[in-house]
Amino acid sequence: MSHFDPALSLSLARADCAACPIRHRAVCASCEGAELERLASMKSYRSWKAGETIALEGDALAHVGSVVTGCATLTRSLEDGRMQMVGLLLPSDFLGRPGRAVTPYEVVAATDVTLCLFERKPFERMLGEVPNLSSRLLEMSLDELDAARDWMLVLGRKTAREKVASLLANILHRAAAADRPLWAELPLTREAMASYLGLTIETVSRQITRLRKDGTIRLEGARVILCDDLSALLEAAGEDGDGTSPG
Amino acid sequence: MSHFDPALSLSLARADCAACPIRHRAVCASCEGAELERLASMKSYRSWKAGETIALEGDALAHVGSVVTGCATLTRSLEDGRMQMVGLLLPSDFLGRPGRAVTPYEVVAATDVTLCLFERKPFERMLGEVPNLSSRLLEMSLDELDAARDWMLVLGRKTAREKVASLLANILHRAAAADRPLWAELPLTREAMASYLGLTIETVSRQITRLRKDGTIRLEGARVILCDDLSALLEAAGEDGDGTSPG
DNA sequence: CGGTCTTTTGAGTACAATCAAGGGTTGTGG
DNA sequence: CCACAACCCTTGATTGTACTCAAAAGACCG
Repeated sequence: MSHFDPALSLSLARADCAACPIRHRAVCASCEGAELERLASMKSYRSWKAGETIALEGDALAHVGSVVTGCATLTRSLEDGRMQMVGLLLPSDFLGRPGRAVTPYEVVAATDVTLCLFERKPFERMLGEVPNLSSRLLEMSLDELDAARDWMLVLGRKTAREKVASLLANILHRAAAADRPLWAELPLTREAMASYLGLTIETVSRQITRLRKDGTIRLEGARVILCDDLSALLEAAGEDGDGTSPG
Repeated sequence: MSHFDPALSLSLARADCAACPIRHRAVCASCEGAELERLASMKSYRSWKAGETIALEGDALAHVGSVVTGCATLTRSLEDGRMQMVGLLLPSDFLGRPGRAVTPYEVVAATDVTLCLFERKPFERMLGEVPNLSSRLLEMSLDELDAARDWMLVLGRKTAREKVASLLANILHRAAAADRPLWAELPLTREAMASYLGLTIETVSRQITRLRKDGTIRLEGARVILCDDLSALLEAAGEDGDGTSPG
C-alpha cells in the first residue's frame, strides 16, 4: 500500500495527483499539465467503511469518479430480493456514467474504500472538449464490456467449482504482483462471492473447502488464500493452464 | 422492412446513407454533412447467409461496422466446447473494437445479415478527431455495458422459465413496434436461445411449451410467437408488470 | 420421396439450492 | 478479563431444478 492518504487530506479538499497510486491507470492517465489541472480543479475525495452503501439503485449521482483504494461492488436486484453482483471495482476502475446521472446499480463498499470524485457537469463538459480524456474513457469502458462478457461465460456455463476457482484466480491475478507462492487477502465475504458467482453462500464455502482439500489452494484463516500452482487453479477454473484470460 | 438493399449496391461500392434504415440510430447518427461524407468514403457493405461465420475467436479484423439488417451473435467458448452467447447484435448495433483488431468473440450470422463496414484505420483516426463520433460510440458502448450487466442478472439468478420469458419479452420489445397483439418472428434457433440463456436446447423447448400451455404466449410454427398480455409475460420473467427493463 | 435439420417429449440422474445446526472470530460492555 | 452478542463461515441432510441420454415427430429442401 502507498503512503498516499486522501482521506487525511479532506480538509485540504484535494491531494497531489502526482502522488496518487492510480495516477497512471485511471481515467486521468491520459492527461498531463493543464488538462490534469482542470481535472484536479473538479475533484474531491470521499471514503466509506466496509459494508456502507455508496448509492442505491435509482439514485441520481452528482459525481463520477475513480476507485483510489479499496473495493466497491455493483449489484442488480429482482423485486423478490434475489441479487446479482454485476461489477467489482478495484483501484483505478471508473464509477458512474457520463450523460446519465441515475445509477441502475446499487453501489456498496466491499472493503474500506476511497473514491476520487469529479463533479458531473464539469467532467461531462471536459469529455466533449478533450479527446484524450474521452478516448481513455472509451477504452476503459470497452475493457469493462469485455470483462462483463467474460463473466457471462462464467455465470452461464461453469460449474460451482469452476466458478469459485475462476474468481480466486482472478483475484490472485490482480492482487499478487510477482510473489511466489501467490497469495491474496480476499476483499469479499462469502456472501459477496456468492453474489458475484450466482451461487449460494453454502455452495461457495463447500467449493472452497473442496479446493483446499484437493491441495489446489491453501487458506490462512477464512480470508487469505495462497496458491502454489496457478495452472492447477486455472485448470479447476475450466481454463487451460497457459495463463490466458482467467475470467 | 425498408427498400434499402445495400447488397444489391455492392457493385457501386456504396449506397446512399440518407436512405439507410439505421441512419439515425447507428454510430453514424451524430454525424452530418462533411463528417458523414468522410464516414461514407471509408464504408462498404457485405452480407452473410444465416449460419455463416463472420469471424472466429482470435481473428484480426480489418473493419469495424454496424448491423444494417438481420441479426448476428457474439459467442465465447471454453476449451471443452461449452459455449455462451455474450451479445446479440440487431440493426444499428456496433460491431468491433476500435484500438484492438483481434476479436475475443466468435461472430456468427443468426439470420441473413448485412453489415456496413468501416475500414479500421481511417475510422480510428476519425474517432480521435471528431468528438461527435467518439461520444456517440462511448454512449453506445455504455448502453452495451448496461445491457451486458442486465443479462448477468438473468444468467446468474433467474430460473429456466424466467430466462426464457425474459428473452421472449426482450425480442417482442425490440421487434414489435405498436402491434396488438404483440408478435415477433424469432431470429434465433432453440440452440441459439439456449446458448444465450445458459441452458440446454431441451430445457428451452420445455419452457416454451410450458409458457404456451399456460396461455402466456401463443405460437405459430416454432419461430413465430404472439403475446396478448405482455404484463403476464413480464411476470413470468420475474419482472413486475409495469414495463420497466424487461431484461 | 428420402434426407437433413430442428424441435418436442420422455425417463433417469446429478448438481446446487434449501433447510437446519453448530463452530469460529471479533468487538463490546459488564 | 470474561461473558455475550453479532456476524461470518462451515458442515450435514434432503429436495428440486435443470442436465443427460434417448427417441420420435415435424419442417424444409433437393
